[in-house]
Amino acid sequence: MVKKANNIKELAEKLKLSPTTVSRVLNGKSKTFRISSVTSQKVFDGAREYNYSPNRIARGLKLEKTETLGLIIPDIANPYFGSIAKTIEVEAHKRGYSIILGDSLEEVSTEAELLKLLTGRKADGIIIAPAGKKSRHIVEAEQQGIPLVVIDRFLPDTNLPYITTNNYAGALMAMEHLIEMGHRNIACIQGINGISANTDRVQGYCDALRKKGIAINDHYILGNDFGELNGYNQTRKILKMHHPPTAIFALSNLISLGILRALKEEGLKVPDDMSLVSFDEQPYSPFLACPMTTVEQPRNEIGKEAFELLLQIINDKNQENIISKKLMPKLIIRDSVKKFSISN
Amino acid sequence: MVKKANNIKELAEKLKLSPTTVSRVLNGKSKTFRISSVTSQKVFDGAREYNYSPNRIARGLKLEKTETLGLIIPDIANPYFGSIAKTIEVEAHKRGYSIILGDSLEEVSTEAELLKLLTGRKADGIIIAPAGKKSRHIVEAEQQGIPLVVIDRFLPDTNLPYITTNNYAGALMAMEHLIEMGHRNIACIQGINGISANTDRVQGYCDALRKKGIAINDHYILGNDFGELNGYNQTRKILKMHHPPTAIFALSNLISLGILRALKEEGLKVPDDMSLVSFDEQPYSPFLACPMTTVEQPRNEIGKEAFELLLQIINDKNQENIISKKLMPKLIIRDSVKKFSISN
DNA sequence: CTGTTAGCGCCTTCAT
DNA sequence: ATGAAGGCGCTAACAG
Repeated sequence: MVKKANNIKELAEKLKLSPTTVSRVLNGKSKTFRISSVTSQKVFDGAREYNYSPNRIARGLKLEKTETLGLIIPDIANPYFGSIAKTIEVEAHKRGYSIILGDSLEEVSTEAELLKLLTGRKADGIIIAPAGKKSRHIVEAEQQGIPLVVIDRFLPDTNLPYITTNNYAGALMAMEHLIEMGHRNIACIQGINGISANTDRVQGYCDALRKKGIAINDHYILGNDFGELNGYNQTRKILKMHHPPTAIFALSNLISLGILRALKEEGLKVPDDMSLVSFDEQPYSPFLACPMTTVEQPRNEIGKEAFELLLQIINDKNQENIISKKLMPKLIIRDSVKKFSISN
Repeated sequence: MVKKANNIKELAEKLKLSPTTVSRVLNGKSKTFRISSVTSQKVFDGAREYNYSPNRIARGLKLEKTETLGLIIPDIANPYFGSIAKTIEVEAHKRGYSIILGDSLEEVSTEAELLKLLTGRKADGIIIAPAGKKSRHIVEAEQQGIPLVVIDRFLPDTNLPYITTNNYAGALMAMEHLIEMGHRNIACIQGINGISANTDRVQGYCDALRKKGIAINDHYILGNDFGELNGYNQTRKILKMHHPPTAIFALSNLISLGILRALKEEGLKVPDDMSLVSFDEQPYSPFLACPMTTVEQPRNEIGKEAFELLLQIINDKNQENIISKKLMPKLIIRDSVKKFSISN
């Protein structure tokens, strides 16, 4: 059995030093306290020899900071959120922080639980992609004093700092492309009605049409969920319309998966029978039956900026230059939009 | 400003009770200590009124358990791991555990760091999908006494408990399908050579051929990484062969993405120009240019079983019925395998 | 340059 | 039926 020191006191005894000295050396304060290099070395060697690593729970209790960050995500299995989580974890790890991950299952109640849990666990800060429109529990958490950054969407009627995609601009790009290609009757299958990411995209959808003098058909804006099933159901509805659109603008990757399923069931092809542009670029987008034109959100950037922003809130006393951001997405044009030479 | 009790002592004072009593009530021990229901109610109401939630760091220090589990994953952005992580988080949350997530970036060194970090953070247990073949750091962690379960692959030469897919059976199914469809020249693009998930799949590949009396061509087994680039590079190599195979068996979802890219660059179609079966079912598998035949791993089951197993190790004193499992995958047949009526 | 002491918030033993 | 005191492992204030 390897020799083992379970705590700083044990190690100090074996080394015939005080816990204080050991603590100082291990925390890189040898210089500050002018600890002799002999002693320092002894501590380092001892720590290795006795396989000692400080108890970060005790440390957290004493220091009142845990170097732990909470991350609350509506669905970690969705690769969009998975990539963001990855970036955040990697950045955090570089800076000595650990991530406590919570999956809210797109439920506000679970989200609230998670928030409370993280408070109890004394996370130094929280990054959250809110599940719904309700923001009270989030605002309350922040008012309890825990640094907090919102991602993916922002919460209107609050001052919570956020990092999101510029969803309005993304929708505008997508729609302008569709219109340029000659489409006039374009449906929009949306996500949860009322959350900013959705509202902004729908706004972009409407404004793009307006700019080109195309009337907005209310029946063409449908759906209420970012999931696959919603994409499927709404597409079935669309296909039964008297005047079906020539194109669909899908407001999430999951929605477009549902669209593809419905289309396939009916033996319909993209783009010949239906054109399609979708939010959220995915690794498989180029390899679909019809390579898909997508709006790519800057996932890495979102993760990085959110982490940096959170760190700034945690560390800076003057909270004046806390600055929320909407990051620009990118339109990736492939083959899923059919070209009409004449207006239809 | 809302009234607030920051710790149990403050709350006890406001309630004119001792911290002991408050603690007992809040931990559901009213019965055991025969605390009057009046007092109990006062504590519950007070906790809510003063928005008190116990400091779990202090609790962890005292109790020497944190109700925290570590989860180390090679790439959380990969939806295969994302789903597993989701299941584990959700199950853990139900049972009062939180998950500290670490992404090892497929690097053994990062993995070792993460392991040490989790030990320092006094996680009650760890679930790990190892990044490589090296297992010493993992075994060491376990020998320090931290309960540990390995997923996705197992580590030979160790007794570490594991939950994995039955990779051998999965490969066998895939190959039998290919062979039944008339293929004789089948390449296998593998992942990291030497880790069990890969070895078992290659073994299945070989055994299936052997059973049917088909000679194994060593040149047909190529590659050394589960990533997209490996799939791409090996496919390019395959296409330049004098006697190229008629089918490729891809040992991961990322590898098949690379295969699709290489094929597409050459203007080759699945399955007419090349048949394909891939490990790892994905939501988009049905919607690819050619709907893909895949081996689906039981991701939810892996997550659930791994969590339950870990819990058992944490709680049970007698570690005798700790039982590792290889869970059966499922072959999902679609259109990516061309039928040959005669042997080729 | 090094050590002693006190206390972070909690739970548990012992006391009443 | 309730409380007082001690200690989990650590670090910072105070000594020297």
